[in-house]
Amino acid sequence: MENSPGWEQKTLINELARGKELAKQLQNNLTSSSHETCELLIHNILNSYDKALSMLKWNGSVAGEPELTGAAMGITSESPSLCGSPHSEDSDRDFKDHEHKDGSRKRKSTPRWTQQVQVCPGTGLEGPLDDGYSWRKYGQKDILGAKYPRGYYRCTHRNVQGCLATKQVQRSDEDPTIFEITYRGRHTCTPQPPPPPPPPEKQEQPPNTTLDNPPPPPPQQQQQSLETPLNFQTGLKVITEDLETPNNNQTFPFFYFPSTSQENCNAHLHSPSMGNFSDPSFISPATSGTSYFSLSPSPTGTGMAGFGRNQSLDGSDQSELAKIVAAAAATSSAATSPTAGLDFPFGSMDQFEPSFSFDNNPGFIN
DNA sequence: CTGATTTGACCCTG
DNA sequence: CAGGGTCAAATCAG
Repeated sequence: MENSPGWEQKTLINELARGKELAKQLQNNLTSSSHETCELLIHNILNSYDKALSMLKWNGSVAGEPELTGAAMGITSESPSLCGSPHSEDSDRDFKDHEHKDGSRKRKSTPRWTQQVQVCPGTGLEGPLDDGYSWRKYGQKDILGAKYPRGYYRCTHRNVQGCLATKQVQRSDEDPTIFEITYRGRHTCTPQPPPPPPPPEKQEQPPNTTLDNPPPPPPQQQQQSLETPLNFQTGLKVITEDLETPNNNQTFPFFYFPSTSQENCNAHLHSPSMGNFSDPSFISPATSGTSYFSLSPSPTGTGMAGFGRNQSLDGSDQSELAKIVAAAAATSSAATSPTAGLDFPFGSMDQFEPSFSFDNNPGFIN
């Protein structure tokens, strides 16, 4: 994609200015206006920043992911192996080799972001293992130096929709309760369980408003899947590492998590970071990945209520935990899970601290 | 029966 | 060359 600096800068300034303006309004509204209004404003603010960051990102890391962009825009044209031709998979390796060269096996250029989640044994929540997308495990491997094997998952819709999203789940050997989830690729598919319709219950905000403007949405404009009403209040930390875009450094101001977490779980994050990232796109990853950004404070349902209970998974129950995690991790496939379509492995996001940090630009994925 | 998981081999990247 | 990532046949589960 081309970007004309001049034009972009202008727009960029515009967006930032707009954000500022909106923030002011919000400030005023905080004391006087309704909750809804405030949320709306927040939404818009986020949008503005989002756009601005996108632009910055484009400027800063354009070179990095050619293929990503393409994919982001239309999965279809590229990725021969994914789209529709399942057979390409089982054919000879020779063929695959070619394909691989073209992209599917590139490791290096795929942007990725890592999330570290700590599951609280006591509270029983397993992290971000489930994000509303369906993951299918396609491999597991022992990693040198790591105590626990790493699980490899990819989007269930890979063949059907050509969704290239994949994720790796690795348990920290230092702290078994911590899982490091690395996402790669962005979902180009639609999350299956369409977020539960408007909660019958009363939510403080008009459902449509919120959902309609996905604030954090995709880095690229496509993929409205973000509207997933999942809410996050999690405090997962997301580390995005884009090994190839060493130049932007920003922090996302716009992710503010209202959490009121007071519990004991924190997601930890260490960032190896390369020190750069910038971009809203991370959101998508996050979203797709496990961190839910949403304004709504309460889950659709309480589906997760069931999780946070009292299951004591403590040291001894690690295997149990592992199972749960694994299941959750991979599964959302259980779209039909108990949680009514939205499985949220998190017992309650409240238990996470609202800390989120992003590094690097995940770019977008393929 | 269908779809997901497991697992060992293969291939690629560093 | 070693280690990591992916494939795909076999197996398991719903």
